[in-house]
Amino acid sequence: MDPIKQFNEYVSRKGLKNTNQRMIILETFLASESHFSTEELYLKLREEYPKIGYATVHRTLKLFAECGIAAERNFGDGQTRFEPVHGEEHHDHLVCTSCGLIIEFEEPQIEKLQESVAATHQFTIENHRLELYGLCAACAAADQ
Amino acid sequence: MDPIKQFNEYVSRKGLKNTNQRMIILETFLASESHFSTEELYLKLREEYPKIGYATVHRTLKLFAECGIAAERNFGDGQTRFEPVHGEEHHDHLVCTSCGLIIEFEEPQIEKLQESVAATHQFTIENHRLELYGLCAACAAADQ
DNA sequence: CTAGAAAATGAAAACGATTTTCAGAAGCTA
DNA sequence: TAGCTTCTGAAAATCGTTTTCATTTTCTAG
Ligand SMILES: [Zn+2]
Ligand SMILES: [Zn+2]
Ligand SMILES: [Zn+2]
Ligand SMILES: [Zn+2]
Repeated sequence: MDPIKQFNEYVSRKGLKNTNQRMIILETFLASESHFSTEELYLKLREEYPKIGYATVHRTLKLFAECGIAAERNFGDGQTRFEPVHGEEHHDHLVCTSCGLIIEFEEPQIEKLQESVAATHQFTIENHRLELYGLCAACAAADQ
Repeated sequence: MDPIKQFNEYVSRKGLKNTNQRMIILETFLASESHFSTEELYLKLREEYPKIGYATVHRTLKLFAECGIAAERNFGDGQTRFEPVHGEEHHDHLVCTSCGLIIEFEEPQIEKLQESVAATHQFTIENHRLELYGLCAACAAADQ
């Protein structure tokens, strides 16, 4: 479903209100491919909309996560990041520890093996995180 | 190698000093099977050694990680946890979101697939994290 | 259209885990 | 033992995140 529609439905279902700030933040958030931290999105927004406060950006990102159009991520640098969710797809991440590049990947065989590991321990998986940290091709080459 | 020996070698190599606190913390840390947070280890130590300060526990755990006898973990509850490292073995974790139970597992096939994913993207893996969150058998049963 | 209730905003303060500071204590070398 | 270095513990600082609160905005009902 269209994320904007999904957000609007969530807002009216919960008795929340439509505001300019939320629309601006949503558009900027969706327009990007990035895995934004609150800080980064706040700084980007500030270029064009200097009146929008940090707290509003933060609360709005949390709201996006709540209504399912954003996913929270944590790549171990002490910052929570958010990325737009498109449909039901799932992916995991390669994270370059040198330049910060993030590559997304899907590997159904790994997902299956996770289920079998869980089954072995009578464990019911609700969600998981898989991140591979290391050097991207460019950084590995520069390293030589 | 014996972790105590490994620690002592690291300490002398770096020109650090042997102290009672470090030995006490090391013994308590190694004696446990748990994935301790600084806070938890501090509280446990305080029962028997009320003079040891929080900062010392924290600095000492960081030192353990630095010299390779402890691994830092983060299971998304906002606390960094430490566990003893035994040899070269590697494992990943099942984490119960209800009771906090942590189960360790090794799945060589997943590890292999990770390498193949990385290769596909010309990516060199330095380390990775894989955590499966959900309900352990007991909590799933209690849920019914 | 209002008016009034409810929710949202932005600045600043509070929070919680982690890290640093600093003065005194302890360890090590000669 | 002297003297230099590191370590310790308490307290303060830091950093990302979250909350507070006075004010503004949205929205509904009259
Ligand atoms: Zn996955
Ligand atoms: Zn992603
Ligand atoms: Zn693994
Ligand atoms: Zn473990």
